[in-house]
Amino acid sequence: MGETVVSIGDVAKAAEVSTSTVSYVLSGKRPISKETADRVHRAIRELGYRPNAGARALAGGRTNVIGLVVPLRADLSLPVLMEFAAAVVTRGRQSEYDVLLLTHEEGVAGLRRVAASSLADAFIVMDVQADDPRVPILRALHVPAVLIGLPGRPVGLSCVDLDFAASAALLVDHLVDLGHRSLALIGSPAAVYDRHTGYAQRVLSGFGSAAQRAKVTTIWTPCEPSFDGLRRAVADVLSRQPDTTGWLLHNESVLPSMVAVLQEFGRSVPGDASVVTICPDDMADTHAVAFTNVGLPANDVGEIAVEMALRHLEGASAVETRLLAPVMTERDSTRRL
Amino acid sequence: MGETVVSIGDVAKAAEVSTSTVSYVLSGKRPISKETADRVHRAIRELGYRPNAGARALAGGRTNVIGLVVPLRADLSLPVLMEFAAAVVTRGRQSEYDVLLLTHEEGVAGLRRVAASSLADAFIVMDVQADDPRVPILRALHVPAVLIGLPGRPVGLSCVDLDFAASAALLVDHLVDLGHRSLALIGSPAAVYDRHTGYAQRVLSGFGSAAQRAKVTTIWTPCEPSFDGLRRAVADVLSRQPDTTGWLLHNESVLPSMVAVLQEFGRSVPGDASVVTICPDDMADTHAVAFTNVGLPANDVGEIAVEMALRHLEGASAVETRLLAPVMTERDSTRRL
DNA sequence: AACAATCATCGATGCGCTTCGATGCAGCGG
DNA sequence: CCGCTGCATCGAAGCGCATCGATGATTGTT
Repeated sequence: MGETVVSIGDVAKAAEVSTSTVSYVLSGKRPISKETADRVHRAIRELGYRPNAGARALAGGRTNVIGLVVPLRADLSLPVLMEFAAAVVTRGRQSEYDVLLLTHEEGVAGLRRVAASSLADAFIVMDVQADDPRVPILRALHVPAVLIGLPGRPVGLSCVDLDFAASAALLVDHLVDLGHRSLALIGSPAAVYDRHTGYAQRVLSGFGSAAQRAKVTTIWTPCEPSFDGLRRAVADVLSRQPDTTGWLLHNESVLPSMVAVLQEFGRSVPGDASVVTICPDDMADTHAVAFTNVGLPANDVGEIAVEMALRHLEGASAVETRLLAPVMTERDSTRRL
Repeated sequence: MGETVVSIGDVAKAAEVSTSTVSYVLSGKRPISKETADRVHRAIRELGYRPNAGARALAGGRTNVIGLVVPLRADLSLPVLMEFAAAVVTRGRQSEYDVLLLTHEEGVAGLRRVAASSLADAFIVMDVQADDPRVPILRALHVPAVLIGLPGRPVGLSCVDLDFAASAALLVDHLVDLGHRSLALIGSPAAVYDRHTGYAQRVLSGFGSAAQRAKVTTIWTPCEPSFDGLRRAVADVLSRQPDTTGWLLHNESVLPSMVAVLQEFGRSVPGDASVVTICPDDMADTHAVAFTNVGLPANDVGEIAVEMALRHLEGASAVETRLLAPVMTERDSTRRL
């Protein structure tokens, strides 16, 4: 069974029908009587037939493959990235799609290559920056594209992401509710801002405007992804705003070090300092002090991205932008002042 | 330029040759004079031609795609996984291969599906366990396969991995050299051992035999990937072997917590406790106390996996197993007793 | 100068599938 | 009982490419 490669012709022969009938049974694009359909299905099962992907793509004009473009040398948190990717693959498979893994590093050329050689029917692109050179290409290519994350301004492509501005605002409000009046934002590495990466900017502005509304004083600093980087960031904050008691940390990779570093500076959590963060829920949970956080719903975002892409593949031309509402979970890292 | 889809026929017309000539120029499988080759290349450039992947796969019998099977809900460290994947994609691209991302979860059926529909020419499979049901399938499928990690016993498939046994031994020797006589291994989550995952077992046996050779006392415990899990593991070790001074931690996800937890138990690092670990070098570096480690060369392993697969695709039938020699780097977490 | 041995190129075929137009057949109304 | 409609199915064409055998053009040989 299934030893040698079996083609649609073999199935047709076994079921005593023509190849087109087999094809129609499989695609359902024309009515086939129940009896013959059954015969065909039985033949398929007995022979272990699978349509050849290349032939199908050639004849049908679609590959059933989604190109997923991932920043591999990212400042993003790798675990988060993996969760996106996992969600995309899993959701894709549910709709008979496979996923081709592409890297940021191939850039515009990669997109061109994949599109021109019909390797994928759609793209999902992570970590798009303001004025990303790939955006115009994606628009020009006649291939649906969905962005995970928002570029600076709307660009005529569908996007999905956590609402980072609202998330930051929600966390600020929470700190304010707890009585904190002097807040600090410890952000992403400086390079992320230099590249005008959307989510970092949005956190910054959400933080700023919420704090302004609440009339509390704030300070902000980027933070390199190392223990020393965090130490410098905290030192910087405390030298410029010594009475800081509320900390919003938006930098997954130094999350594990935050409590220890504050300790070094004589601040215990949550006694002297309340810390909130934006990160996946499971990440917030696995530390000495569990962090009050807004969850980063990587799984949802990945699934939604696929669903948007599928909708485009089915002909929908309307561009959508979905910002997921933040969900905060109180844990052990925050306390009323 | 390149607006509408351009096929090999268009190139042929533009270069005033036959399609077969274009094909031969591209593949180099027959000699073509420099002049016509130049004409063809110019036409290709001017038209922006890219061979259609589906057609090429259909006619040529190879897809130029490698299937990469990744455990998405892994106990493995996600960052390490990403680094493997990145290396595979990058190295693959250097040889004109793309990468199809598949998940463990699809299991045997996924392999069957991809192979039978000719979606990939080869598989690279991560995190194979002893008696993994996919191994017999991989062997039966007429598709080259390379395993990242060693299954329990040799299985007639090419493998590549860090030599975990030697790594553990090297670290034990180092601790012993520093005068430690009472060692603990804090390992992976219990589930990993239950599944008989190769690398975990090999660390365990390398640890055990090196310690035995050195005649030092040892203790071992698994560890769940959370702060509390580590706390329990350390408590367990200290209750059963209170004089432990040398710690081998093989569990990336709790690495950031190790110093804090030992602190809780009144052990400072490296004053009262020396800690060594197996993890990527950059991970060892970004903590309060930089860890003495054996590097996990995910990048190398990924590249080698691709190269092995390529060799098989070129006809090499010899199965190889490559265990990469451990490289230790001393940092701040170890000290002479 | 005639012929064999390259060399460069062409045309035709087939890979496995989808899709379109065509065909046969049953059932229907008149 | 004839033509018509609608359903189930078939056959053929074509998707874009690789490859094989064949052909014409060169070169080398004696």
